[in-house]
Amino acid sequence: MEHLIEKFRQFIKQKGLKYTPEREEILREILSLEDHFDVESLYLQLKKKNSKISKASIYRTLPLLVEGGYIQEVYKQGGHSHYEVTLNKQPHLHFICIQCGEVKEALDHRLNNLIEEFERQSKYRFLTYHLEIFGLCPNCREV
Amino acid sequence: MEHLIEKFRQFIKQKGLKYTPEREEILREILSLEDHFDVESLYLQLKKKNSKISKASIYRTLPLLVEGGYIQEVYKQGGHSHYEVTLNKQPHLHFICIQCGEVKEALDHRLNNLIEEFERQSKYRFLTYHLEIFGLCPNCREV
DNA sequence: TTGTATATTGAAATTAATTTTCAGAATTTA
DNA sequence: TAAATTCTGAAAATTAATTTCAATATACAA
Ligand SMILES: [Mn+2]
Ligand SMILES: [Mn+2]
Ligand SMILES: [Zn+2]
Ligand SMILES: [Zn+2]
Repeated sequence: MEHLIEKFRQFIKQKGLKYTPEREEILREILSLEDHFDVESLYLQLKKKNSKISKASIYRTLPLLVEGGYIQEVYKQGGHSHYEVTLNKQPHLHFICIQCGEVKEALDHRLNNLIEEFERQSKYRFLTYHLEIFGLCPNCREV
Repeated sequence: MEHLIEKFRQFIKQKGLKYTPEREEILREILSLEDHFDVESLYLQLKKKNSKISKASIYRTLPLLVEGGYIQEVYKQGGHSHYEVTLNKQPHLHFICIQCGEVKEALDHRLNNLIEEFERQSKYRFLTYHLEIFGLCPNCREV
């Protein structure tokens, strides 16, 4: 945990930016989250801990965390972006219920193998992928 | 082509909605497009042909066309949605260059097979999927 | 046809996520 | 310290998408 914070500090400095308590606080909070999150939930979570961090700072920090490889934007829902911590996590797919909004993750190595093979067969450089499957969850399908 | 229009008319009526020239005009224009499109490009395209259709009507018609299976929202870029005609098209992946924004399609039956297998192994009902691969296109990777 | 109920239209107003502006505060380096 | 630069929160601005509204068009039965 602390070494991730330290690496973030180095990342920020190396970009010629200033290392601020706000940036560190946002990273710490995100690393403590288990689930997907969005700006609103992160903001409320911080507020609950009496943090005075503004949404503007959150909006300004998230792209840095994406660039540093800490988080990824994984899907849009309800008109806004949702993120997740990507450290120690393999690329995976998201199933999204179009009825109730439930989001479920699944990991399958065959998918990752296939995508790696796509890359080898192409002239592109693959950095990341999003696979979103839309449909009905077990609850919603029985209507 | 005309039978698609007719099927759309039936679809609209069967929903208890009214069949209007605006709705038909939007569908005709979309069916004539070869590429992905967004609201702005569709609006300008219609305007070029002296159509007086408003953006509001486009925004109102696109969800009907999605519901009817004519189009799909395929990705967000530049903060807004992009669509494509899905008739006579198999599900496919999109490669998006994070540098220049180029979007390229690819079709691979192994991917579709794999996703069908995911569905069989799950308790979910899969309706559609989006696979977006982000990276660098051949031009942009050589820097 | 004609009349009536209902849905649709374009334009303008509204909403909501995200970005930008700005002046004061904090960080960095010397 | 002191100076240079970046960052902050709050408010304003931007922009995709949605909603409102009054006028118009559609559908369908008489
Ligand atoms: Mn996930
Ligand atoms: Mn496509
Ligand atoms: Zn559900
Ligand atoms: Zn490119």
